Amino acid sequence: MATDTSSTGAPDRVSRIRNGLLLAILEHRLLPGTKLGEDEIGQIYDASRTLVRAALQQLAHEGIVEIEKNRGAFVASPSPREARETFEARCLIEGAIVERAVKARSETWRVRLDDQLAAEADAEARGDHRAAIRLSGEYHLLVAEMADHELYYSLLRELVARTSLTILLYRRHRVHFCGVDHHRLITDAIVSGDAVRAKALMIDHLKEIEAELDLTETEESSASLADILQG
Amino acid sequence: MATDTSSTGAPDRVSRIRNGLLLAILEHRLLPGTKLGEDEIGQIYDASRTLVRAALQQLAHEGIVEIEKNRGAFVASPSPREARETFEARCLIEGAIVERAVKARSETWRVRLDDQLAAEADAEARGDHRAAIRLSGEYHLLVAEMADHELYYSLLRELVARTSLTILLYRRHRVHFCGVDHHRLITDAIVSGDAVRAKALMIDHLKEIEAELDLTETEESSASLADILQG
DNA sequence: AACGAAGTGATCGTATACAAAAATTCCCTT
DNA sequence: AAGGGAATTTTTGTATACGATCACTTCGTT
Repeated sequence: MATDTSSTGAPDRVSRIRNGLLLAILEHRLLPGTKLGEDEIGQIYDASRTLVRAALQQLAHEGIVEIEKNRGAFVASPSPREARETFEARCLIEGAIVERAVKARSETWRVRLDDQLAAEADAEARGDHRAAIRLSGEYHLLVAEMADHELYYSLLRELVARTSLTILLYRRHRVHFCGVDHHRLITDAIVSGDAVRAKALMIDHLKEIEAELDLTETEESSASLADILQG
Repeated sequence: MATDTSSTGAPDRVSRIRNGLLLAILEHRLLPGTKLGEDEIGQIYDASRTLVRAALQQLAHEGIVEIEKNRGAFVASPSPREARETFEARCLIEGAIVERAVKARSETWRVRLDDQLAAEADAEARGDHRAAIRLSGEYHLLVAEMADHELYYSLLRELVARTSLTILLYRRHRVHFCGVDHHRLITDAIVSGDAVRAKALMIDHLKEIEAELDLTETEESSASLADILQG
């Protein structure tokens, strides 16, 4: 069955819209704060607003899109606090995931991990930042797939997407290589069956990414106007 | 804040429908597998199918409702596998939550926890099972609120709801008291600042609930027909 | 009488229409 | 010329209409 409608993904039209938007956001072609007008998207995908709204509401539930009443949908801009919470949750969940992944290791998985690493290295070598960003996230999802835990997998998928937005908003230096090197080390630990090392490397990897960000509060919320005017 | 619409929830009409359905499911007035017809719900809440669909899709994303294409929405029936995954995720997340809750302990929180326990004990004493079920879940959410981690809170809210369905489907004995006693022990550990004990008690509490269930596979999925006919 | 097929009714998927709110433009006033 | 306000335009919120799919009933055939 080429047109896979099995597990979760359906080839229905709202999923097509959702996936199209998600990919654009994950590849940083749509930046945080971008307005996502219903009519505009509807014209692009040749669909009515009904379907577009369904797709946007899904993405909103995943935290990738923010919907403001009577104002419309925008690509989400995670606050520093949300960013920290996302990283904390990723450490927790990916720690558990990697332990399960180690137990599931096999030759088949080793090959899939190697292929993934090769694709990542290739994208970085070619300087294709957009592909590199996406593939970096996909590595984490591949490990989650190994863990054979659908709930963890779907949770991580949301967290990875939010991480992508977070990095774009708060990174200190211009480019950020999520590090194929790190991924390779983690892979080695997994395939060699060293669970505690794999877990430690994974968490360090995540904490390092977070450390490269500037997550100081900016007090963008209310009352700032008064402060500014009186300052 | 009795009718809590603060953080994310808006007092809009789709939220009213969603919350109404959710409450009915959490109190086991709507049982797993129940058909949730769009027109039927629309008449009850005096709303058009547009709004009902939005509410149902939200609940579907939370795993409380299952939507089958061209067949409609039903109260979810978590599989044994989904049930196990839910409990594993709860152990992981509530372990982290309770550690954070211990750090946040204060006189104010002690009072809120006490009130919650009193309400639970009262419901059990009155034999009001429906309220008891709901309040038992609310205790866990109160601890999550202490943890001051919006992401963990929203994740746990979904997990608690699915747990409610799971218990209904798979419990061995007729009634299941989620145990005010357990909750009281956990509360004591939290307010006394004993993080490791609180965490251990919380995880034991969850594992004990899971142990009271019969989560053996029933092979309800595909290919069973062939097996039955050939058997 | 049992099985199967066509027809009928109910329910869902999607588009569109209309109302309400927000954003923008334009004009008037100072 | 700058600021404010009303009219206009755009966009979202919600209801409804219509076609498609599924479930059920009924009728005919073996």
